[in-house]
Amino acid sequence: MTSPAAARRARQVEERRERIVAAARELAEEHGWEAVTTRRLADAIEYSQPVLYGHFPQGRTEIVTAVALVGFEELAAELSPSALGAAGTDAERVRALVTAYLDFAARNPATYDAMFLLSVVIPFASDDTPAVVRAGFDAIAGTLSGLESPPDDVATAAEVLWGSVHGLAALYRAGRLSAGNDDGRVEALVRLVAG
Amino acid sequence: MTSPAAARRARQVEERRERIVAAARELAEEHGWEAVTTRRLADAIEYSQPVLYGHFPQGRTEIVTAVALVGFEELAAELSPSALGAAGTDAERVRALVTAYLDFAARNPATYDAMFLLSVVIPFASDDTPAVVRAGFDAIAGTLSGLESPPDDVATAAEVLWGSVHGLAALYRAGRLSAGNDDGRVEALVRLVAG
DNA sequence: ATATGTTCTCTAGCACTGCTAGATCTAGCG
DNA sequence: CGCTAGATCTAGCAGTGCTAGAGAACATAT
Repeated sequence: MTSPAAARRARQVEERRERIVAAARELAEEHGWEAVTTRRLADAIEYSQPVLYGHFPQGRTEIVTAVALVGFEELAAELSPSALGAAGTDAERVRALVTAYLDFAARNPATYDAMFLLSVVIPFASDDTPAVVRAGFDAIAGTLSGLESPPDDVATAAEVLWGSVHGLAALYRAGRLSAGNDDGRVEALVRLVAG
Repeated sequence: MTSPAAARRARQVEERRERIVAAARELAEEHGWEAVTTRRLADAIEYSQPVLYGHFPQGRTEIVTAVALVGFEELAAELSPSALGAAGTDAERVRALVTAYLDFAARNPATYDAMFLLSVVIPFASDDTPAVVRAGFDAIAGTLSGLESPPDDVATAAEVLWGSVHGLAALYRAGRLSAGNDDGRVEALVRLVAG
């Protein structure tokens, strides 16, 4: 049933889908999400607007969600034990985790917004939570459970820690933290968790 | 120079300004910020759209900012020592602060969004930070400095605690925390700060 | 190689958005 | 009462997300 022509075609469709997502992300990181319009996206991939809806029937919000999912994939990778290096004292491990998280948010501000501000569509903490999203949470929980003196309730502690770093990232992004004290805040948070 | 007619007029203008802000807030809490359009606001106050721009030359974003400022005023009031009751153990005081904060966010989701997500216009942690905004931060810092065993660096600790509660509020709002464990998270956070 | 029918793609347009220029009306002053 | 200054409205612009229907291109079967 899958003729060679159909296979090639499917490959082209998939490639075009990724070009849409990449264009959306680039446009967002460059000029903010309000600059990501269907017309500009169509221009970027050199097709007309309706083509976008062939790939993303739910339209713009679905494209934002796709960018968010890519972001979760990258974040989970950067928080994985292999990326962080699982050695050192408890404080060092927590510091590595927190720093990696905040770095990601600072390096990909628009993508981070898509992940946490814009796409409320993605189900969390439920059975059909995408695997990549769960992986990010698992990385945090994994770091906590691997500590020499782990918290009693790892799941709850992981949610609180996630909230804390997300809060710092969000306030930082909004310019609502005093400048030049980034390390001080990280250190204070690390000491709270692994102090 | 200020004739009685002009004084009455000024009062009417101020009253209409407040009606705009109230309508925006109500509309946002009821149907979300995307439902807050200049046409609907004009309808609500029974004037035409251009009237809005007489009050808020910068347009819609300035109206959102006005709602945010009202929100900061209310939040500061609810976090003040007189509202919290400054007695009890360290854990009790921190718990009261955290709970009051999260309650406010849960009760006024759209207003909270205006304060932290939408209006990046408000300058923070700078000399021209509005007094009401600073008051919220001061309430957090005040609670921390009033503890029996206060943190070394109150300002930094207050920023971290603000980030933590904001993060929990944001993740909760986005439906990204496991359901039914609100108290557990609060307790875990309280123990981190005053444990 | 050609006709066929499906599948894809584009043009054009709708209803909506924030915002503004210019006409119109109203209200206060002399 | 007449006039002027100010407030207010009507109408419209450029842009948004999204979609129906016309048109082109393509793989398939003869």
